[in-house]
Amino acid sequence: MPSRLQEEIKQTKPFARPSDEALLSILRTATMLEHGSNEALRPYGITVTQYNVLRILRGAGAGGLCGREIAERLISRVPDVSRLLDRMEEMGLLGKERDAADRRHVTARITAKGRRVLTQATPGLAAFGRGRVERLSTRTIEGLVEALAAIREGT
Amino acid sequence: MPSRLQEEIKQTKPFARPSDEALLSILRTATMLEHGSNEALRPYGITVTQYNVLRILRGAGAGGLCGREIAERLISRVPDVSRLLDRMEEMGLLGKERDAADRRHVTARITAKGRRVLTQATPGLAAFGRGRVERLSTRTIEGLVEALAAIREGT
DNA sequence: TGAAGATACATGTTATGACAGGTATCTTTA
DNA sequence: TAAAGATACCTGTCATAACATGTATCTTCA
Repeated sequence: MPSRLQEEIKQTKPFARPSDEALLSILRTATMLEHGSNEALRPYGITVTQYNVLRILRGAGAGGLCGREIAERLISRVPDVSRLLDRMEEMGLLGKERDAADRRHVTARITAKGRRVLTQATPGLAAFGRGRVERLSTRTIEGLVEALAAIREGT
Repeated sequence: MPSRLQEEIKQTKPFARPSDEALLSILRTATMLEHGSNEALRPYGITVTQYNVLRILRGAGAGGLCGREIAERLISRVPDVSRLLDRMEEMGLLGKERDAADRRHVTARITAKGRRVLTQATPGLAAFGRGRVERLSTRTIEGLVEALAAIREGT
């Protein structure tokens, strides 16, 4: 019997191993979730990437974070974060400031508006995620989150 | 205790519900896997998206598929698939042909070169995926794949 | 049958991400 | 302390993706 993923992408050749299917499953599921998440966030004028930046900066508190640190957490390249932060600064979601102690660093901090947008957008995104995920049992969700964390920790 | 994902993105505010964490976990894991997959595929001159197109077209067989069908399976927009197929045709990975019966359709079919590249690239991608996933038990992987399929099927 | 709508694709424009190279600042060390 | 290297960021360029619009073809039905 072909797997569900095989049916979805209409292919006949089976996966050589379960781990092969797992890889494509994650990528495919993420594509769907990212599309949906971006739609869910559109009313708030931010993308999933920007939402993540806001969460990260809120978590960082008053100290803020420099571009390299944000890039690490986003799994993005520094050059792209540079311009991403530019755009978000223009939107008023964060402030940038050149660090006095080490003038190479540019510290970004979430603004009041950034917090507000984050607070407003979170329920919308959560509703989307729950609509997708919540039919699964708590036990299954926990297993999923654990498995994904283990995959990310590899290396 | 903060969850692993919270630690990774260095944020203090906990997730309101497990499903919220699940959503961000999938997105974050996929970002990592996509980066790695693209690197694994670089020696073969294709991206993950192109790899998926090749798999889809091989699965479709001699009949090929039209752009809209490919877009559906890729979860992409038709305009982008249009140009994606253009590029892949230039690379010799597939052929395009206007359908005689319905001249609106452009049917894409994988070429011998496309099959060859797919065959060559698959072990490289699989090796990357296995390195990440294979430490998990078969049981866990199955649960993961099942949970993701359930999420995708929602709606 | 022919006009209106639907379908499938192409094109133009803009935003975003990947990558290479450059500049300013800091750290290390001879 | 001055030169060499490392670090953090910026800019330019190109590929890719998103979005709106245009065009050709087909389908429907009055």
